Amino acid sequence: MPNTKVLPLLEPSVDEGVVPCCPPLTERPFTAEEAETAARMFKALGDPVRLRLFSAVASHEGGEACVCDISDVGVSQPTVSHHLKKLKEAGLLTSERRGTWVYYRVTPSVLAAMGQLLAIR
Amino acid sequence: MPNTKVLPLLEPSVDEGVVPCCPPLTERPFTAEEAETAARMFKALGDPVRLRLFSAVASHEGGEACVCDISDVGVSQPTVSHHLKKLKEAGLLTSERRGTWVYYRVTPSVLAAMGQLLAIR
DNA sequence: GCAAGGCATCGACAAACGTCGAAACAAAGG
DNA sequence: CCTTTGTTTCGACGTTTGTCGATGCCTTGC
Repeated sequence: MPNTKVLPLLEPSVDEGVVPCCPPLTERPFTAEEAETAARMFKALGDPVRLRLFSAVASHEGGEACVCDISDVGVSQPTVSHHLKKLKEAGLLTSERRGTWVYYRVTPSVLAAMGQLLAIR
Repeated sequence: MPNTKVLPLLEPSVDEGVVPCCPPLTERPFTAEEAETAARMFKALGDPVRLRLFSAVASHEGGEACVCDISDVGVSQPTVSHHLKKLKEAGLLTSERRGTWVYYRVTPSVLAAMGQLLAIR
């Protein structure tokens, strides 16, 4: 029986110390502030290149990817860098330099927050 | 024990005859086409006003709302209409005129599709 | 120290976007 | 009909966005 598994994103240990952000989209009309916050996240994923980059990081083994691993998305290298910065500013990714390379990973709470918007619980 | 409930959005009866769209964001890197499709959805929700409108429709009793019910989002009425059109074009909402009023509702498959992007299953 | 490679920043530009007021359209009621 | 009310379309505007090439900044390896 598929679909009986709970979102692995909402493990109790995961959603502590992080943005409660917003109620489910379908629970009640968002306030202006809630909308401002959540829209920032959606907006960051609202560009095809950024979505590919995010997906590439999120699906990469070890949970992290160096820029060189994911730069093959059809735009120039400065543009890749620009989009990664946007994703960082939106709180979706974090980055860390290790030697020559810079590694990006998905901010732990982010997938849980997205799940929360979708009426889970 | 909370969080043991499965996404009500993925009931077997719901996701039939509709866009399979994309795999979970975390499963593998999105292709250009998948990213194009999914980004359109995220982009539509990436504006605070649109997100409030969508949330207002999604949370409204009966699953639908007339424009007059949700127009109080701080922008002019033409702007509201413009955003509703964008949400329609993105496939997130549908509309139907009944007499004087126009009613909007969330496209049935949309929440399921969004759930699918979040690594469910 | 110096060259090379990985990545970020800068400056520029066209395209897309959000917003509004004015006007048009549609339905209902006198 | 003509008016009223709800909604969409149009035209215009300033702002934001995505993109690039050129340049600069780290780190490593000679």
